[in-house]
Amino acid sequence: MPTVFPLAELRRSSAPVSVIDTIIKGDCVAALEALPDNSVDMIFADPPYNLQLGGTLHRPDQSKVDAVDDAWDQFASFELYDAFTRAWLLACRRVLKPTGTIWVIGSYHNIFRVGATLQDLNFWILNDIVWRKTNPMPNFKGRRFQNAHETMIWASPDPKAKGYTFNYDAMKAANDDVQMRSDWLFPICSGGERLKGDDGKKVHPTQKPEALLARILMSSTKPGDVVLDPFFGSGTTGAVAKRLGRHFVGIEREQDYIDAAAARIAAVEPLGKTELTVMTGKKSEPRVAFNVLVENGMIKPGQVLSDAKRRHSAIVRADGTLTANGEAGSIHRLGAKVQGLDACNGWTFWHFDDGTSLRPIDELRTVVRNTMARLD
Amino acid sequence: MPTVFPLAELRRSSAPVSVIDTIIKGDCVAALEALPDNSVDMIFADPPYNLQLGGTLHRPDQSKVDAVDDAWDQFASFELYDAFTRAWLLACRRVLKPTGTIWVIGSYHNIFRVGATLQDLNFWILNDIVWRKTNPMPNFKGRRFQNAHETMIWASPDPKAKGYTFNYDAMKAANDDVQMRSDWLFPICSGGERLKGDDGKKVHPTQKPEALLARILMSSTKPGDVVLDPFFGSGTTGAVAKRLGRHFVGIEREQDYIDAAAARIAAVEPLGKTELTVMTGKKSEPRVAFNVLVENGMIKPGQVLSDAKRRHSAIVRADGTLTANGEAGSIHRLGAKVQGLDACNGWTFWHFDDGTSLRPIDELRTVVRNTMARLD
DNA sequence: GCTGTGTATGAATCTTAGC
DNA sequence: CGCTAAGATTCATACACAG
Repeated sequence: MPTVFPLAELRRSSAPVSVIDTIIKGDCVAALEALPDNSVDMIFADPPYNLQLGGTLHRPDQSKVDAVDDAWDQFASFELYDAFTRAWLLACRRVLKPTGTIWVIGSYHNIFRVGATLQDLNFWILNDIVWRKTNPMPNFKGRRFQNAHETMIWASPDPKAKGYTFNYDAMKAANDDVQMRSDWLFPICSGGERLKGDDGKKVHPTQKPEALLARILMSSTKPGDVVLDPFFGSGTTGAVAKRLGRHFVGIEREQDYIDAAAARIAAVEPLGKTELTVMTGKKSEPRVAFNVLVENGMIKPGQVLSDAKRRHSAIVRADGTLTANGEAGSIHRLGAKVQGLDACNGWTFWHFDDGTSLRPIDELRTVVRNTMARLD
Repeated sequence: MPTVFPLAELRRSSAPVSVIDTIIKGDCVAALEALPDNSVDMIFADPPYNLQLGGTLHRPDQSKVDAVDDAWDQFASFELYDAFTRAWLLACRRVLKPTGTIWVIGSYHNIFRVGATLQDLNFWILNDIVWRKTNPMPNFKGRRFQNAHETMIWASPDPKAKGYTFNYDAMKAANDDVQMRSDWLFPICSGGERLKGDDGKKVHPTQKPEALLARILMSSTKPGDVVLDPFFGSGTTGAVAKRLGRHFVGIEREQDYIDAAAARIAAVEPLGKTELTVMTGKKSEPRVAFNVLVENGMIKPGQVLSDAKRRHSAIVRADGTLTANGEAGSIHRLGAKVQGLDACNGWTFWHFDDGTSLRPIDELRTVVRNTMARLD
């Protein structure tokens, strides 16, 4: 079980107290200020996102969405949020080694402010990384695009900083021998990995998946490095660090989160040296929408598609839908409609004329898939 | 060939000069200030990225990478870049209709500053969209992740702004009948689409793919809308707008870009009305009161309605309301009440017995709508 | 044990017309 | 402007339970 340090005790201590592999209980900035200069190799920070939610949101079945409405996520203004961001980033920079790097995760609600503040404080952005979620929550009201990703910024503490850790070859090897890209695909944290209380409810509203942290740690730290998480929450950073043979320092205010994290980390079994392979993200058969063929010019708006025996035909519209006999819909919906069926696989039903013969549009999808094969 | 307006001439003009489907030559902010208030439906902006490149970058074979080192991309400091960003965003907001939206594209070099400035100016972010590149440039030095995406911010001019255009149903139908996500996959602009000069060199260093602009315009504008691009460059926005039956206004300083864009747009053939029609959902259909079904005799007073599984039932009254268990109300209110919910769509909840099976009353509404449509 | 069905849920800035 | 009422709206997973 990792030690928990009340911040007051850490301050009182005259001798240097090792905080390695412990959770410091207290305010993030105050705790950071109690740590020595240049003492950590990497920082992963998952700060409050400052979501500005209106009323309650219901799913189409009228069930209520359990929103993030915790007090710690509320800020009265952007100015206050920016001041908070400046304060913890400055405190982070002091404890970070010159060869270290910092990761910050956020959404469009806060990440632009975080990124601008990082630049204002003379951090040097190395990459912005997109976490694409395989299973994001839908947009229930249909008024926006489905918010299907979060953004991480990876930065070094100074534009002139040299010698930061980036395990390029490990990343490349883990990615079918091509360079690891800036867009990563992972499921959200759910199922058995998601910490639940005795009441069966989630312990923390924004627990991050271990696979995400594993890729971060494998890419930008070495075994034995010290990883600091100033917003420790349910302790994902600590659990993954321990499993991967890294040390951690967590900072957290709420006792409930600390208790859950400490128990969680205690149960982690570190991997042996030979097992320290990089976790790979989710691979899946690329799903190609018909619209991709239109957008790429393989099928043109106005073009006529027909079934294999030319009994039915339809016209392609610019939005990637088809129209025929005054009806319209996706390739599947309209294929079903013209046949009077409930369902239809539009990919095999609809054909295009290549000048010589009718060919199923599925052939074009295969072409697209082959060019996208590595991209999930 | 689209008309080109020297800004000086536009200002001299005492009569209102229509700038629709023209390229205004001049400084971005000055040109915007010459346009009327609330006059454009959508803005797409591809501002300078403020890339801070060090020396010359070489590929592993020692060939030189043709970097973006144009004078227009250079800013002495973040402060200057922010001031520039504020100026053009403020000018954009004035010409944008309250129901309009703005798209801005950038990379990690500038997008955080743009996003924070948008928020500071009280724009309301609707989504951040990730353009995942199928064929990004590799990271030649192997010191970072491959920078494989750019970020777009989609925002409305005010948090309270309502009525912006989002063609949700068209996006969903185009995407195999599931919601369009915030991560989009497109190739970079290359091959025949890439404008080349007589010397065979690319005309513009950051020409965007037409497919990207097509999805943007299809998602957030209607045919006939006016789309403004304050950094017109090689005119991708104008070319796609013309093809998709939208109007454009371009602003550009450099004569070489204007010449290339004007010729390019002149060659574009607009699509016809059929191809430009997009999928719409129930939201856009005329409202039909339930009472109309009763008045038309499709539903009779005293008739029993029930839900799909016959768990709840209600009796139709002559005034078009329902009653059950001593309670009464509209089809929606009573549907909610019998289920103990806050809200309910009575059209899909309540069913009538056609002698064979239970059918939703929504089917009768469709019949009424089709009848109404024939009377237009 | 296996398969199919029904239900629950996740960092969410999530309606609009009409009076 | 504020209020009320109409009525539109979900994808991927995990899990419990039935057959």
